[in-house]
Amino acid sequence: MKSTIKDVAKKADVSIATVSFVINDSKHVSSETKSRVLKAIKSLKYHPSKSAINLVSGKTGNIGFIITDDHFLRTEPFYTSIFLGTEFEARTAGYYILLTSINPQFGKNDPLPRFILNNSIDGIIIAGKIPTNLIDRISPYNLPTVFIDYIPSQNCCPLVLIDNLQGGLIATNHLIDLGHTNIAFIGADIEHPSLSDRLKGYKQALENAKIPIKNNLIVTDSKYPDRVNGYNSIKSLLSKNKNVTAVFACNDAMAIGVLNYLNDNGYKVPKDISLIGFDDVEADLMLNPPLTTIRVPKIEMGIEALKLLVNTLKNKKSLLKKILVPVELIERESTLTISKK
Amino acid sequence: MKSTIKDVAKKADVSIATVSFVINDSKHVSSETKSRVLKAIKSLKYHPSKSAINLVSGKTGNIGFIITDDHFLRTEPFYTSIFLGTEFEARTAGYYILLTSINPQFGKNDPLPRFILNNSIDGIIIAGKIPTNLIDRISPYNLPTVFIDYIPSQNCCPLVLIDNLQGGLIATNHLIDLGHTNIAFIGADIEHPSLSDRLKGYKQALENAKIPIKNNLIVTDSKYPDRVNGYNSIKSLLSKNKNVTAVFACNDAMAIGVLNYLNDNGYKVPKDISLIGFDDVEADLMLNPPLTTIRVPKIEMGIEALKLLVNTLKNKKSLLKKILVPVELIERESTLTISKK
DNA sequence: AAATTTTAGTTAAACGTTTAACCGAGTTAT
DNA sequence: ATAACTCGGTTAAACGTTTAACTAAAATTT
Repeated sequence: MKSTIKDVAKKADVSIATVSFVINDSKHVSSETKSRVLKAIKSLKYHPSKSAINLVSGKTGNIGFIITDDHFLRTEPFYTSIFLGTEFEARTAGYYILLTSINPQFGKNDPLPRFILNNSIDGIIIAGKIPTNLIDRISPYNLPTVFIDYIPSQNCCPLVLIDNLQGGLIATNHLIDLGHTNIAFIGADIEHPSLSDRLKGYKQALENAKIPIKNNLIVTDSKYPDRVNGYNSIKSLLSKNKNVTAVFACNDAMAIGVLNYLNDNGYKVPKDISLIGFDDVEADLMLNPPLTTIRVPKIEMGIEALKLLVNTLKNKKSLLKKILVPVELIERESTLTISKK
Repeated sequence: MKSTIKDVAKKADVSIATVSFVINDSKHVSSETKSRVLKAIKSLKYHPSKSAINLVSGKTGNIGFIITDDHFLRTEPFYTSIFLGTEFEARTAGYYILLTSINPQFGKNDPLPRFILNNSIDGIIIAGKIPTNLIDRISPYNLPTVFIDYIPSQNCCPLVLIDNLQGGLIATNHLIDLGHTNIAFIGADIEHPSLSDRLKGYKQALENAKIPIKNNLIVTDSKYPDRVNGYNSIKSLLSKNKNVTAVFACNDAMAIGVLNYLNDNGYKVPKDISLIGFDDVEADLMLNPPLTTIRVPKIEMGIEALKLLVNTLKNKKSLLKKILVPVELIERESTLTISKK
């Protein structure tokens, strides 16, 4: 039999209100009474009923997490880590995360996530790119929302983003510091703000170092930044341009493709060509050589997003904030001082 | 302002009880009244408050999902798919899934998942291997529990497992059907029931085909079934045994390692050696050649587990059931009829 | 036609909290 | 000595449902 606040009150010989005050520290209670209540709580193994609290408070204590199927099921557990970050922080903040995945082709008539329809959440976290029409249909519900790793066109809500520009700078500077000047950029979909910012960082670093930006060192014509496109991009680049000594791939997936091509075609990494990626996915460690990259703090992104959301939930005022999470150079074995030929 | 059952009752000019009966279909209501209530519900956009229902029913409507960090963050989204399966089914069953990950080295003094301590769940799903002492500490709470892809030593609960034996049979039969007789088995940790069942299937298929089982064609001395160990296992096997024409790897990770070794060392797959894996992970498609494998229906496993749990939740009697989910041969390009040398 | 059963609905208690309003006893200020 | 606070607590209403117990009218049985 589960014990209730009544049992505790009876055992401690006080009213249930007093017990509530002790639990929530919401009104002064004499230390003597307090300790009696605390003892009763312990001995009865009392835990307040969430349902009752929710009912009276009008809150649910839940936060909805929305993500597209394909993002969540990506081979690299990028968004999985972000989700786990929100869950970690939710633990300390006393919330539960309700996750739902949606089809990336969310249709006009597809039902909204049920936790929205059923009033089962107090706020929403949206991770990664999400269909515009879904956002439009959610907004009438007036639920505080935070976006992670995506800038919706509506520009309505607090954002948690990767500092991609800074990452591009750091990566390129690292190669420059190693003495490289013929540095290629292997990218994709330039419409994607994350990727274009990384390219911006690349260009800015070259400018700062007074190294001319050559367009024939930049490949961005793939649609998706994946392994296959990395492989093909470096292939076409090297066919036209033999004197590349370093490559900055816009993410690790492309970097792995680049590495495969280089390994397959007699280039030694890092002796002949230095290679740096972006993201720091687990697979990097299993490569030969292990990949130097820019680490994106995924767990931390989830944590920050949840903190942001809980703040607006508590303060009732949704400060339209934008958090750029810092990235970090992870130096492994795929980059090296330029060798004299 | 959210509308409540009272608003609906007023609008439809009935008592709140009648509204409740209509919603839950729990008592006969005249069709005329019913339609009036339904209309009121629609026009007011009424949705029942979960908290209130939970409070009065004593249930939470939530199901806890427990998994170790490392399983959940595995590169291949195996458990992520399973989780998503439970979430899909939870949608139709009207439950929410509360996920928590735990450290695989769960210590004696580590706190239990908070949804257990706070009575926030009605039942538990546990996916993958989980520390024994955690199971022991959960059981006093008497929460209906279902295990997925793991057989706890306590043998206490319904199970949803992969039909590994059948899979081993199918895989091996496929190679036999292609004319192979020198079929290697690349495995690992024979303590793990899944892997040993796959080996059992392998042996049984050979027996059925009257092909002698040769121990020098079986490698199971690695601890973990990963790429590196796949690479090394096939290496040592081929150094002693030149006439292998087909390989059954106990999972796709090992198969990828095997494929890497074969590609690196002048063996053509499938011309020289046929290769089949197990699991059907996404990476298989990106391999060269794409890997023939045994598909494990991950989403379905999640669905089955949730159905099982909901059943025991409703019937109150925990039928100690074991569900073996069927596997399926996925023929791609890494297996071929044996070529005459 | 009276007695009984069925139908369609209502009333009110209960679930376990929070919290506004209240109260009596000390304490302090006048 | 009295009025006005403060302190430490209690009482009771409210949150939004479900459901057992009840009732009035209609239908059925005797």
